Amino acid sequence: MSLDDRKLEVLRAIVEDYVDTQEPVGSKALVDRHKLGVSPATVRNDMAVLEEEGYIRQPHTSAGRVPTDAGYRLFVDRLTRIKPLSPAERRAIERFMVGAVDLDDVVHRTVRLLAQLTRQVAVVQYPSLSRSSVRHLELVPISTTRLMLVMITDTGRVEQRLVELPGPVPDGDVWELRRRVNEKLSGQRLADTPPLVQRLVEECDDPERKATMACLASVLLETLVERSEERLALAGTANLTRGGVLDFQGTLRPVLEALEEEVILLKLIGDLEPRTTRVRIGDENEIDNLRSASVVSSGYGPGTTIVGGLGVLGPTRMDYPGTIATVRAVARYVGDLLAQN
Amino acid sequence: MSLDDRKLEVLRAIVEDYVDTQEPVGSKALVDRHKLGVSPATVRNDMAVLEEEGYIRQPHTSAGRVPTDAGYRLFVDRLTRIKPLSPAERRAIERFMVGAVDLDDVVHRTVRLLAQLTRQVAVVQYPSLSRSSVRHLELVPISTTRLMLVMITDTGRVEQRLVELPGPVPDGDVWELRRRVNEKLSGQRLADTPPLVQRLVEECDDPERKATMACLASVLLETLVERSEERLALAGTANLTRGGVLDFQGTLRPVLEALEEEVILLKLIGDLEPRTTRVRIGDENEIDNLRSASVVSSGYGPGTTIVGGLGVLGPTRMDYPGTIATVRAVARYVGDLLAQN
DNA sequence: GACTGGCACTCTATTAGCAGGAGTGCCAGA
DNA sequence: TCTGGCACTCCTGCTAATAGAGTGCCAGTC
Repeated sequence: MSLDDRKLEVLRAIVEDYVDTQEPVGSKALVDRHKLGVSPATVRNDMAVLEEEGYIRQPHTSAGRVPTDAGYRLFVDRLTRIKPLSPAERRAIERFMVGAVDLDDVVHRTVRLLAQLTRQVAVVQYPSLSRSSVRHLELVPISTTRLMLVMITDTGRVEQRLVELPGPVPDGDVWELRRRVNEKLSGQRLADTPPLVQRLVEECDDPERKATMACLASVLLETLVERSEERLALAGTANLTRGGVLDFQGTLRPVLEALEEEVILLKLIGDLEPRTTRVRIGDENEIDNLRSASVVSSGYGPGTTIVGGLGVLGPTRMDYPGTIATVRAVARYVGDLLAQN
Repeated sequence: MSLDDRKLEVLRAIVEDYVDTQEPVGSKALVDRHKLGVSPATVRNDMAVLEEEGYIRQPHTSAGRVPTDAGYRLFVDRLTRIKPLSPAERRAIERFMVGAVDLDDVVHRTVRLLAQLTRQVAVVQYPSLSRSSVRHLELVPISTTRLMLVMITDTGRVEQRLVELPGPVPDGDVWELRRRVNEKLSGQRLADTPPLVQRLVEECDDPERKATMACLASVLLETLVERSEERLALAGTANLTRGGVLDFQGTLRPVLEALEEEVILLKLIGDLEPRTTRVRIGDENEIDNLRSASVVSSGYGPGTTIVGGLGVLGPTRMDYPGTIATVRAVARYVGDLLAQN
C-alpha cells in the first residue's frame, strides 16, 4: 500500500510538531494544531499505516508518535520546500562576514556564523590545498644549499617548506629555477601539478641543474600534494546541550568524542557534489557515535568548483528546512567571497 | 582557633574520599577507610570546626560533608605532596611525543597527551610570537615594489607578510636590507625588537633607503609585534561528561561556551611564572562560567623562559596531586623538546 | 581538657499505591 | 472511507510510609 497525500500530510505534521515540542505527538493534538479536516480517529488509522511502514514509532503504548530516521528522510526528500532566508538572516550574514581580513578570519567567522544561525554545531573545512590553484611560488635562498619554498594559493593559503639541495647553487640559478617553476605551475590546480612537476625535471639539460630540480620536485610533490593536511574549524559545541541531553540518547559523550577526531569531521563534510546540500540523518551516518545525529553539509568554492566543505551537526530532531537553507546560503556566500579575491 | 594536625588530616581524608567516590563523606565512613585512630564522634567534632571555618559544607542536614573551594585550596597548598610520575606515565609521554614532525604536530600531540593522561580538558597555547626569538628574516622580491617578508622563530613558527615599497628597489639593495635586518634582529626576542627596528631606520643615511626601511619597519612592527595573534589547541572536551553532569552544577553549557572563547582560554593559561604550576580552584577563576571548574596550568619553553602556556580544566572535584604532577611533567617535556631545536 | 558512646533528630531516597490523563486500537455505524 | 464511542494500556504525578545515613549534643570516662 502506498501513502496517499493525507498520510504524507500527517507525517509532515508529526515531524513539525515533534521538532517544535520535542514531545511525542498524539492524534488529538495533531488535528487541533493543523487543519487536517478529518477526525482524530482517521488520523490514528493513518498513523498506524505510517508506523507499519517504519516512518514513525511509539516510545511506548499509549504515547504519541515520534518520527523515525526514515520518517525524517521522507520528510526531507518529499515534504520540504526550502524556505528562502529571511532578509534579517541575509543581513546577519553580511554583517557578520564583512571586514574579514584574511583566510583564517574568513573561516573562523564562517563557522561561528553557521553555529549562531542554526544554533547547532558547525564545521568548516579550510580550502583544501589539493583543490586550490597555485597563485605564486617563491624560492628563498636560506644558505647556499638550502632553499625555502613558499607557495601562495588562490584561496589565500600560504605554505612553506625547506628544501635541502644536493650542492651549492648560485643565486642566478635560483632566479632561473623560480622563473621556470612559476611558468609551469602558476594558475594550475594543485591536484593537476604532479605530471607538470615531473616534466620540469625532464626538461633540464644540464645534469647538475637536473639534480637540483629533482630535489625541489620531490619536496613539491611530497609536501604540497600528497600531504593534503586538511584543517578544520569547529564552533557551537555548547549548542549540543540545548533541549537537554534527551536528544542524544542519554549522553553527549560519544558525540563530543567524534567531534574531536578530525578524520571523522572530514568524512562528515567530505565527498560533496557541487551546488547541492547533503543531509545525512541518524543511522545514515557511518560513524557509530553519531547514530543519533544528523548532518547537513555543503561544498563551497568560487563558482561551481569545490575547494572545501562546511556543515552543521545536530540532533535528528532538527529544523531541516531552516538548517538546509542556512547552510546553503552560507556556502554560497563564502564561495562568492573567495571568488572575489 | 587554629587547625591542629588531626583536623587537617580529616580534611585531607574528606577531599581524597570525595574525589574518589563523588559522594558526600560521613564521619563513620571516614574512620572506616582511614586509620585516624579516633572515633566517629571525634571526627564529627572536627568536622564541625572545619565547617565553621569554611573548608567543608553539608549539601543538607544529615548528609556527609563535601569540600568547599577553600577546602580544596588548603588541601592543595598544605596537604599535597606532589607525587612523582609513574614510570609508565613517563614512558607514555615519550612514546606519545616521539616522532613529532613540526610545531603543529608537537602542539597537537601535547594537547591530546594532556587530555589523555589527566582525563580532563586540555589546552595548549602555541608558542607565543612575542615571547619567541627571531631565528632568521628573509626578504623576497615579488615585484620591483613589493617584498615578501618571511620570519622564522626559534620555536619553529613561520610568519609571512607582504611589504609595499614606496618605489622600485634594485636587487642589490634588497640584499643589503636583508643583511642589516638580520644583523640587528637575529637572536632577539620579538618583544625586544621595537626599539631595534626603530634604530634600523635611524641608521640609514641615504633618504631613499631610509624610506624603504621605514616601510619595512612599519610592517615589522605592526604585524609581527603588535598583532600577537595567539593560537590554541584544545582536546578532551568529551571528558567533561565523565562522572555525569553533576560535576558542573547541572549543565555543561556554560563550560562549553567558555571553552569556545579563545580570549577566555588565553586568560586561563596566561600570566604564568616560570617553573611553577598554578592551580585555580572554582571561584578563583574570574570567568563566571567556570565557577565550578578548576584549572591547573603551567608555562613552558626552552630553559627557564616561557613561550606559551598549557593546562587542563576539570571539575573542582579533581585529583589535584596527580593532575599537577602531570601538567608539570608535560610542560617540562615540551620545553626540553623546544630547546633541542 | 580531650575523647567516646549513646541517643534523639533531621533529612533524603526509595517504594508502593492510587488517581488522572493521554493516547491507542478496534468496532460498529453513517 | 470516515467517524464516534469505548475499553484498554501505560505514563505521570501525588501522597504516604519506611529505611537509612548522618548529624549534633550530652553525659560520662580517661
